[in-house]
Amino acid sequence: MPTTDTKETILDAAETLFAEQGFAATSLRQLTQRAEVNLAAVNYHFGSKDELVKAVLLRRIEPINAERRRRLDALSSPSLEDIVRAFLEPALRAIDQCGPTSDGRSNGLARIFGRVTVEQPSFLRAFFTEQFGELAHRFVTALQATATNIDAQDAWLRMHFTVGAMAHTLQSAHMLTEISGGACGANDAEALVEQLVAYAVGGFDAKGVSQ
Amino acid sequence: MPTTDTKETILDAAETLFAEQGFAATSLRQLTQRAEVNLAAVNYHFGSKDELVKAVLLRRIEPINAERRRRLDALSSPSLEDIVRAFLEPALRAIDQCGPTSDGRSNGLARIFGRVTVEQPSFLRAFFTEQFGELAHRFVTALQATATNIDAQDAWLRMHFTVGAMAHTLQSAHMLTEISGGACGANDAEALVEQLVAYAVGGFDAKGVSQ
DNA sequence: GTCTATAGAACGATAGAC
DNA sequence: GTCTATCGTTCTATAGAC
Repeated sequence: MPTTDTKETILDAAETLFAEQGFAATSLRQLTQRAEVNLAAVNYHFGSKDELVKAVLLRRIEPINAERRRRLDALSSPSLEDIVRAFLEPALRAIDQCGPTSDGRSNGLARIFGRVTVEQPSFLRAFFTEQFGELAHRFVTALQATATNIDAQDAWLRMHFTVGAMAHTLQSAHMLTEISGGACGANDAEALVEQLVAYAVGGFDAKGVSQ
Repeated sequence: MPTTDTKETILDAAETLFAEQGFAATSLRQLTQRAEVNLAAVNYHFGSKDELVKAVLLRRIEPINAERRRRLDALSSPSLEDIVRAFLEPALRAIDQCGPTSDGRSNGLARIFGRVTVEQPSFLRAFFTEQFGELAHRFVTALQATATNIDAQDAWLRMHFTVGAMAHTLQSAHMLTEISGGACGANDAEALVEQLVAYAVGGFDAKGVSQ
């Protein structure tokens, strides 16, 4: 087997560029040039740009969601914080395993997750429901069982808020540094986990609004 | 003066399409066709596509940020919730004044704010700092003075989390409906304000992590 | 499985008539 | 201020040699 796999090389370059520029703004020409492979290789290995996008996302999402399931299953009589951690930590921890992007901002895995959450081409809609639907239901059910002061409507909304906080942090950590005038960075993944968990637990713990 | 201003017509169409598809994925051809104006009109009135993007954003951001400033100034010895409301309500209220997009999802103003927060073409970076920098500093200072259990680092991060929760809610409310299997929509703007405020206040109120 | 070459369409932008 | 026409570029995707 070759030491550098063309398919993997393409996925790496695509991940970096999608994170930096978004899916629509990244062309296959730019991508294959960065990966130092031939332009036609993308269509040969993935069929189309759309399928490449899915492959890039799937490579990261699958192990993270598997870990989320594993951790949720391992909890018996969990606290609110246990559940929030089971959801957030697998995603935030995975970031440590990837290097920074070429533009010197936060790393590729981090920012592509932000992209995933917001830039939703229509061809990815079914993909998202497939990848996150069942898992989201399980987390919302667990949260609702634990935080007895909120109902299903509250639990879903707060889950949504939490995903937004996570995604924005992953995607736009550099903006925080820039706008705060350097007063606040978000580079230490371990500290970021604790900050986000504290915030989300506080949010989930607030008195329900719907009921 | 004409009853339908070309410039305004272009801004309206651009706002809708940018919200639905993102900036990069929306072409001037599609945009001018939707607006029923000539292709050349965009370059005549705005100079370039990049400048059009800025104009679309500025039209909405300016009054909202002005209202945020006004409300923050009006507060004396504010509570945490007062400050959070002063930040969130102007944005969420403005949504009620715009109609839905053509794809039947949440409305254009709502979703373009989500776009703004995540899809950050490099030419918009200075624009963001200019539009939000001073205001963000003022809010963070106010928050830190009120929530005495958090330091500057905590305050900045939690402000960032809150922006993410807000943006994701505005941008992807339809995803919530889809993934929850209809168990939760996010259509009532007034209820959404209360939900988001409750969550954010809970988040800000959590014990600080940095210190 | 990797390449060159190119088809075929869409892009942003502009020149110049009216 | 609005139009047509078009320039020059870039795009995704594919056909076909090796």
